Amino acid sequence: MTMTQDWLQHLNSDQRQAVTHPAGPLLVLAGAGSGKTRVLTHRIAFLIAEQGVAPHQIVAMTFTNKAAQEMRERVDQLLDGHGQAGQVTISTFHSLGARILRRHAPAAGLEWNFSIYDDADQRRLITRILDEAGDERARADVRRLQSYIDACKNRGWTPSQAHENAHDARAEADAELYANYQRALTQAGAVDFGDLILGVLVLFREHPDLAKQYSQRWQHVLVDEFQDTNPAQYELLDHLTLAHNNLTVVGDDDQAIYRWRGATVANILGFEDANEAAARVKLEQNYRSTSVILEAANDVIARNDRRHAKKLWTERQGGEPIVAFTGADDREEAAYVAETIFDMARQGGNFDDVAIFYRTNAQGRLFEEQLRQWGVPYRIIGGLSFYAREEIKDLLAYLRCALNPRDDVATARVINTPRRGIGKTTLEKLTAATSVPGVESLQGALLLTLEDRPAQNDLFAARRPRPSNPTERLLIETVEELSGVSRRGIDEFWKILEATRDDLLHYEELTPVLERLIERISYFEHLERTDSESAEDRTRNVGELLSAIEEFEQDPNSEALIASVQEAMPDDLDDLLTTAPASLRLRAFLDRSALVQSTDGDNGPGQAVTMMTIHGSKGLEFPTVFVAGLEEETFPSLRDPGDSEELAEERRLAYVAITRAEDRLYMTNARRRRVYGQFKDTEPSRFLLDIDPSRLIIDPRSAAKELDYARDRRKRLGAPHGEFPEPQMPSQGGALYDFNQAPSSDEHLAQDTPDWESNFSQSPQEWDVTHTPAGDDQLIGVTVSHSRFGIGEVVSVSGSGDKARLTVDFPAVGQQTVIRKFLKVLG
DNA sequence: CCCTGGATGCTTTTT
DNA sequence: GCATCCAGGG
Repeated sequence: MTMTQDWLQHLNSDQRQAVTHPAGPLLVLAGAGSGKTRVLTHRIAFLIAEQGVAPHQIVAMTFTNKAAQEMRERVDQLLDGHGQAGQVTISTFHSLGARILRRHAPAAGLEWNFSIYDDADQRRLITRILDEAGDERARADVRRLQSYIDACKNRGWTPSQAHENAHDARAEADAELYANYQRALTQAGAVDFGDLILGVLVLFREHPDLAKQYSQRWQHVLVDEFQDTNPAQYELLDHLTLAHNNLTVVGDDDQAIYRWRGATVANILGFEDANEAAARVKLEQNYRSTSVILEAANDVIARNDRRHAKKLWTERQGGEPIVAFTGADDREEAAYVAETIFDMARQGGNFDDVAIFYRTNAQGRLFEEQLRQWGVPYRIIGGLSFYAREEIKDLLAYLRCALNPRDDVATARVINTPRRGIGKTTLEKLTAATSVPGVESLQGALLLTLEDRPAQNDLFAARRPRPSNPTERLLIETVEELSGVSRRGIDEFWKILEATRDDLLHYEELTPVLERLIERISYFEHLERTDSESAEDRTRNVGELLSAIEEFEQDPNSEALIASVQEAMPDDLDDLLTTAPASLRLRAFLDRSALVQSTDGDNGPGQAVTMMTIHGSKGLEFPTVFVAGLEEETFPSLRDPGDSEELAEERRLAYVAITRAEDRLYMTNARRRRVYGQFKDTEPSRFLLDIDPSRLIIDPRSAAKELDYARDRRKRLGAPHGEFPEPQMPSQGGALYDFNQAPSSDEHLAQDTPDWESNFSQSPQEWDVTHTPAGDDQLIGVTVSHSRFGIGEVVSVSGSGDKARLTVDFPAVGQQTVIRKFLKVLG
């Protein structure tokens, strides 16, 4: 039996057709749950094993690192024993862009060593430019300008193209700012996210030979989630397929949810027009959900027009009805979800099987609170990224500006952190001096204050201030004449930079470099001084950063990344600092931390409920799904009610949410919700009302019974929509839950909370919730720390040894019951 | 220059 | 409700 036949057995005929498509453009319209990743991974394997394509001739692009990671693993499995999977390039659009740009930095007008600015950095830079220009629209407009610049880049427009496309005064002013911004970025030796794509486009436009080389190197290009590509990414694909047009795109127009980020469904809707020879395969069999869930999803999406016609079907006929619940307010909604999950777990359910989705990150907080009350373990995906935390950004900024002296945003961030007397005025003077030729950067300006220029400064060797007029001369003098506190502060800061650069030269590993930096700037003391309450948490985060670096250095995958950074380095580069091994590692690590959203998600052992925004849920599936906040204004969240495209996208978002569910789906809303701290009455989401009532049952504990919905629905739709079924009990049954008596965190948890993390997954039936044996009394009063709850004091103990259950009073979250082995005894 | 307390404005969604 | 910004006093 050949390999092909072996694989084909696992594929349906449509999937097989897509997998074995020989060459040329191919559009795979893959409905939710129809096995698109399967098709992509099998196709890669097919090309290698059956078509004789070398692994390094294949590139597959995704949008998220998670997707890339998963694809890599699955290709790896398929090619097991052939050891070739590692040579296939599987990457996000942005990571690939970063690699290509580094590789050809000089041709792209960049230094090899460029920094990648995230959106906070981007905002700071825009603010600075507006300030310098004395532009009064400043503050209020920063965000708008930021999205304007992004929008340009998403379209593939350079500043001059933006200018050509500006048709009124304001647009021209915006384009002007874009040009200034771009100049500032270049001067800072930096690129933003948009440049990771646009920069490559410009490179390819100006050097068609390069584009051709890449398209010859990669003979087959595969793209996941094609419906979410923007025009810039589309053009990139054009360049990459110049030599062959072997482009496989997989996507689902019904799941296009990134229009706001510049994606255009036109790419997928018009793919066949743009590629006349394109073959098309439709995947319509859903392997994920019950027919009830699938039909509900269809009820919602059917109201959109301009779709590729397709009809999803499943062999899983029937299934549990969707459970709807309305809370009196948002807190009650969250309490319902938490309790329902708690009950499921009692009946033997698995936390890993459950997910909660919401429209905005802010909604997550209430669920956190309630899950905690019920002792249900959870993890949050997305939200504030690990790398977005203050303390992490500070330390990374130090490393960034040590490595790239021109990185002004990073320099400005830490020049006075911890406080060393360099205040606003001094910073302004320094910044002003950067406009003088030969100074160029903040660090260049710092040098002006130093008596004798440090020998180490190859970095600046060629640079001397070259003021060409009295104004510029004045700017230089202003800095040279700085004295007292700020001068000492600058000295101190400079010494820190030098010492860090020295460490980068002399240590092989990154960890000691960072450790010594932390020590040198007394960072932990700084944390304690600025906010002693959060200091413990932040200190732990810094610890996590250190482990992340260590892990990164030990991960065999990073070797490839580090190697690619080295490979990207020009041969004639003889700068000691930038070629040192630790510098290479640092560059690679910084790239990764800029491009990877967070370390959340795969962390933490043990079972946990997953919470995230609906956007974050794309591509995932869970046996049980809660979709929360189904209210007008919240979901759909319509900023511009007149924009029908916006509503269509919200609808697709609802479609994505519903189709994540395999077996059980809960849809919840609240009658009133706190918005900006104020209660606001709400109406049920139109998406809820779009679902045929026969697929729903209303939980009897719901604050809104059947008729409320019926009335709302009729009012909204203007016509009766068939008879509504009698209210039914949910399949879980059970007594009404009195929401006025939510479990108090001490009593309830101390006695009834089973110890999920250690016992639950193995033998949930064996919990003994009434038996609480007396335990080690010595632990009472002891201070302990927990990875999530922070520091607390032990109140009571039951059981003994590692499995003992301790009730701990955490100032941050109140009393919680935790297993001994998850606690660290502090004293 | 640094800290504080009060005013302000804000929320989609993410690489 | 919360984070960020700003003015004013130390």
